[in-house]
Amino acid sequence: MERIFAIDTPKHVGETISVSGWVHTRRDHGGLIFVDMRDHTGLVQLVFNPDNIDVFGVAEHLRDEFVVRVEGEVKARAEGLANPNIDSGSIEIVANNIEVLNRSETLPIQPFSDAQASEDLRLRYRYLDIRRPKMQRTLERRAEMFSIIREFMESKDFTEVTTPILANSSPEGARDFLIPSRLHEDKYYALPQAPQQFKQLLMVGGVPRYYQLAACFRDEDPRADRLYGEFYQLDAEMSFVDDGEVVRATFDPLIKKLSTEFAGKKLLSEDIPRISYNEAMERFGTDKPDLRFGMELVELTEVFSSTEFGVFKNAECVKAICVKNGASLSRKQIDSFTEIAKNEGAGGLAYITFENSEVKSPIAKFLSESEISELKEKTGAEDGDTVFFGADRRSVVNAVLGRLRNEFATHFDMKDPNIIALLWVVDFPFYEWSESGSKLDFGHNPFSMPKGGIGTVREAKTDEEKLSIVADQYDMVMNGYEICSGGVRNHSPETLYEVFAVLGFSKEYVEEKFGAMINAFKYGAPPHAGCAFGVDRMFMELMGEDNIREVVAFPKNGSGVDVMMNSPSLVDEAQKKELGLFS
RNA sequence: GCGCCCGUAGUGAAGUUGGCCUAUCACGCCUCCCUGUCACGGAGGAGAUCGCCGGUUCGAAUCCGGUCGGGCGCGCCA
Repeated sequence: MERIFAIDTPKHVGETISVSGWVHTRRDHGGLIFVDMRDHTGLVQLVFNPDNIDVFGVAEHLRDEFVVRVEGEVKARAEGLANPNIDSGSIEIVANNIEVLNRSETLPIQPFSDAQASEDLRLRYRYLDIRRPKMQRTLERRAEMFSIIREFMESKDFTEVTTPILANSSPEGARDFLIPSRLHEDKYYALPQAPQQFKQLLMVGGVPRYYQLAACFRDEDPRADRLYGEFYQLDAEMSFVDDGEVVRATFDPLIKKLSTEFAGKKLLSEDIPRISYNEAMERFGTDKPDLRFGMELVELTEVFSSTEFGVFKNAECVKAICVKNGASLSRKQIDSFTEIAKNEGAGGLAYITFENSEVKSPIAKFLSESEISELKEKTGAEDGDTVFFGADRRSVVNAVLGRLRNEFATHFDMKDPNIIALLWVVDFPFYEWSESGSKLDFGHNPFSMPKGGIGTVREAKTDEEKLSIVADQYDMVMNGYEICSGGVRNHSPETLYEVFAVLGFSKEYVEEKFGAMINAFKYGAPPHAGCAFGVDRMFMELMGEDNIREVVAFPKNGSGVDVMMNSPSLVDEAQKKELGLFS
């Protein structure tokens, strides 16, 4: 009979049981050996006496991480000998038989040491790293989250449908992973960046509500919050929905439940706010604001419209953030924040500190007293605070101050890990200036519905008017991380042609690039809307981690390499030949 | 592709204003001793030419150039 030993089970005292696991530590007293045995549930102490000389002899040669099965009698530990640090600490198992199921070489890393090995080595020996209780728990928790998600989705009548992994290259979006076709010369499959087109085709197919915990593949450089290559989405779509609010309201309860019941955190607010893209950019300088702290951007363009200070006077936009207790920042620290500001496109970083009723600032001499008092009032700056300015084109000011707001919050420890702040950013611009700035382009993606319908697009004559069109498109943000993106889809072929035509694309172009979907839409496509949550990233934040690789069993490293499996790897010439590839 | 940071025994760190480094410490490993430990204890031992290549210098872990590897960020990316 196999037993696990997480829980102190004094009721088994006197029984002879069999336990299996790993040798966690061994304490050899010469004439008495203790072994802490470990499995996924915890530790139990085994005792080896020399009366059973054969078993004792085996125990003498046990080493860390040997895999053993031990049979023995459960005994209550004598008074004063209990170990309160382990769950089974009031008992021990006196071994009367042992079988070494496998040996272990000396470990290349010490998974159970306080000093954690470098991430590179942990990934190289991930199977050892996973033996750590924390990793064990993470994997269990992830499974638990998936289970909650499935239960929720099914309770809302969503049907799980799996969609192809061997799919098509998509013209928009990220770089694809391509797979050469053996049967069709010069042709390729692509791994899906998301099941986007398939789920829309399911809507056309009459599936009322679809969901999938879907693998998605993108060949883009990773980040701390972005895995290389592959990740999972909770992908969902609902037919006969023409208002994004229906989708958002559907998912609010799930995310709240995961934040509170599952992750044990507190919501910043029970009601999840909806903020327009424009408002988010103006107030927080980003489309994924962290609402756990304030420090909002304050508009000061008017205040400095006729100032002596040329930098402010001539700027299209002047804004500021008030950093509480900013007076405590050293010169060196301010320099490093200036560096960050410059990386975001700022020319420099002007600031003004209010301390001991004095105004300290390199730019104070350019500002009038009334300007200073007005900015103090508008920013709410008090004694001890520092106000940091951005003065440039509006987009640059927002980017710079948005980034600084985040950096200051980190510096001053304003991101409470026990709080989850959720919001929906809505009304993304349908069109925006292309990178070169010379022409219009789609804001997010071309498949969402312009709010107000196609009439809005037709009425927009000038660039200005076109830029003010918003898409019924929305992102959910959790503590500054974008965890979901969705939209009401454009399900009408005619309308799709028109929104592309605004940018100068012909009907033929649209047909060629998005043929399958357009074609399907010609045969009675219902209105539909949906969204997709990045579950790895969401899980990371719920677990309080700041590196997404910590919550995934086998992630690639920053160079897209699996250092354990050695992928990507070379393949046989014969394999390449069969695929028509020659090196 | 670009910027910043990092690379010292198996692991984690110290040393990095050039010499006292014949490279320090902890954990781990090996041998021996030990019958109540639980981070067991005790005695002893092995293990690193300081990522790699080149340069400066009487002398380089330390300075310079290059290169490789890793991390973070930008570009990119729902």
